[in-house]
Amino acid sequence: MDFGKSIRIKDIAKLAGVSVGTVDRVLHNRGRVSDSALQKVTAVMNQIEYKPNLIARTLGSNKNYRIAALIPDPTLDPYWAQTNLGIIQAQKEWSQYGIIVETIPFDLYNKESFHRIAREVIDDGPDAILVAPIFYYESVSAFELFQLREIPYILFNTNILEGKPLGFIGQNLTQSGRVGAQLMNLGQHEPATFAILHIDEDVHDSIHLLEKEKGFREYFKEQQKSKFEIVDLSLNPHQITFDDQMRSLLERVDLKGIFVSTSKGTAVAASFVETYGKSDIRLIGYDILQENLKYLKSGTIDFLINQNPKRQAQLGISHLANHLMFKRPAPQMDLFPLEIITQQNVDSYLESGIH
Amino acid sequence: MDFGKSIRIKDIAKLAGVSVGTVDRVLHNRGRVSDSALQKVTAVMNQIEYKPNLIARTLGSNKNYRIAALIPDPTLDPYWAQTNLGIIQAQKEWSQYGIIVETIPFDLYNKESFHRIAREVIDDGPDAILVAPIFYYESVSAFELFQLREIPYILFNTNILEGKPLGFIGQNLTQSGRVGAQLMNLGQHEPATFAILHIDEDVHDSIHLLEKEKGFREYFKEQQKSKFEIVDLSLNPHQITFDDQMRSLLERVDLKGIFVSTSKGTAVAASFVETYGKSDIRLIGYDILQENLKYLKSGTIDFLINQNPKRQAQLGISHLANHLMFKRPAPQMDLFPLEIITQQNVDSYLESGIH
DNA sequence: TTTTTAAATGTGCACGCACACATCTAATTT
DNA sequence: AAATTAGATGTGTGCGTGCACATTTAAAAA
Repeated sequence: MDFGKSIRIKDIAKLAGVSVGTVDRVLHNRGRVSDSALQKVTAVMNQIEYKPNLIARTLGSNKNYRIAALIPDPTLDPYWAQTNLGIIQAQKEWSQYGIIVETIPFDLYNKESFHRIAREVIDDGPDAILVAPIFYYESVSAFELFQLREIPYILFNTNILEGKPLGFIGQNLTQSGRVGAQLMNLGQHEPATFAILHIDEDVHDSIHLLEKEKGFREYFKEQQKSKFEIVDLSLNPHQITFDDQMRSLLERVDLKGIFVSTSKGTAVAASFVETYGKSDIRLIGYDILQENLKYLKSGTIDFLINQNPKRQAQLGISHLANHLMFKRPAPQMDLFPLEIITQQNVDSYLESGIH
Repeated sequence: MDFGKSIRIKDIAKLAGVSVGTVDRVLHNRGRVSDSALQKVTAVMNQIEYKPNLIARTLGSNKNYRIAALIPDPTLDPYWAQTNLGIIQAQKEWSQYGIIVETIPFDLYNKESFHRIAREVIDDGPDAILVAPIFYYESVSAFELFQLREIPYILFNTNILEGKPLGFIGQNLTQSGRVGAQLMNLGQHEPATFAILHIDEDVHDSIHLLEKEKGFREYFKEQQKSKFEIVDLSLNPHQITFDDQMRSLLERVDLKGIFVSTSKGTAVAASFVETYGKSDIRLIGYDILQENLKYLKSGTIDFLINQNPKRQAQLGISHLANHLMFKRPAPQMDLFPLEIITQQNVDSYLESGIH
């Protein structure tokens, strides 16, 4: 351990027998350095471990950076409202260092809207972008433009392998489905049916949801004695038939569990389960939203898997800010833990803001 | 939102019509300021929101601070080894800002050792202390000395209400027991016996473990139809009778679940359960230790409640460093979420280092 | 009134880095 | 040999803060 003062540029200069200017040029390789000087400096650099003082570095260059956050309209969806909270919090944290974050909302159910908004963002020319790429093709085309303009960007929530983002922040969705399955399986001794519910206005596009289903099914397939039947339903709550479909599902006597793949859908399913008094059905869904909280406390929802949208967004902004200010590389993949929330531990999550 | 440059001390000085020196004195209230000047400055301060530039602040004061971490010997216990990892990581993070962290280990099973080591630490005179106060009385007396020497300190892992620490970092242990109970209860339809196991060389002192037990019992008491019997055993694995006691416990046909209150004990219990082929017994314990991991993956352990010793320690050091360097107040109580770990989500926790 | 004294206020510097600019060196041209 | 030039190297300044020190002010003592 090397305690004491850390090495400064000045120290390197002295050791190498050159001026700080020369060391600076070598460090940032801006040329204009003779071979002999370059050798002397690199020789010193190899011997000692120079760690630039990031604090001092930032002080001087008092630049203002603008980050655009491209997310579904937070006023129309509680999940994305959480996301937006994270962005606002990050914005507060970084504002004093000249980082300006602006949320640019698009319509969650309208590809065209995403396409249009993405162009606007690009024309606005921010220094970096945080984007939730809900729509596959529209996102890929947007990425191309980002790269053309050399605007660094980070993906979160949904991963898309095309393009060259700085990184991705989110969860392993297949594994997420497996966690749901395991929780469903626990202590179920009799043959039963489990339902996978996709409740969404526009399901067909959501690779998102299908990955969760895949994991869920995988888990049960791996169990030797698979005494369970698994059915899946994609329902649109705005269709007239929705209520009937839900009712007929809940009337099945063999139904012992429901796994809902969206956070919003979880509350919807819970309300039906409660209405029909089917409290013995194990209900597993997503996220600590206000609506879900109610049903979790009443015992209707047994487990929530927390996707932590707030922290995802907050971390996304942080990574970008670090990239812009300190040239610190963002982690290429930041997979969040698959947090299991129950009636008994939910408060501990709500109280501890940061974690 | 106020974009653009943030306000500097210089700006306040100009607005108040005084010099930066006067503003500085007001901000840090070191006196030597006339009433009129003080009023002018505070008037400005109330109107605008001044956020000192922490970056610049750190640059100037290039002090070296020493933090002592007073914890059980990490080489003798995997749980405390995790703690130590957190300390080492924090030490790395902060080293370049002149924070030096030193781990001072004491013997987990020897009060006298704690007493002695605590005196040594005090005589050494660190700038702050992070302490895991395992032993009640010895800790209280140590706190008095800390306060006498005006050394700020933070508690973690175990809370002790005496003394005036900057804060406490840990978990709500009663609630932790309740989480264990809920997980035990889930899907158990037939009458059964659940055992609470305290496996430790030196149980009698551990308020720690008893709180968990309290929460566990509480939960079942609240359930209306309590068809379960709950027994508790305090066992010392170094006693000759230990094996027999474990065997006779596991031979009970009505035993359907075991809740182990220590991280080390969890692995011990798991080995017995596996040896006697009682894989249908639900086993719930603590912490993602290497040993436990094995049994979690094999399915012997059903749930682990994660106390996150690594992050607790890391955060403790961070709080102290922030206190020393930036005069940022540490949160008085930082309660960690009660993370539920299963076979299916454990990897997601291991992979995401930070969270 | 002049001198002393303490309180009040202002000024200047260091912190480590980045960047602009000034100076120096040596090779090339006139 | 003198002048030009481009490449190499060194110097200086600002960033915002905290703190030491210098200076001013006004009240008290001579």
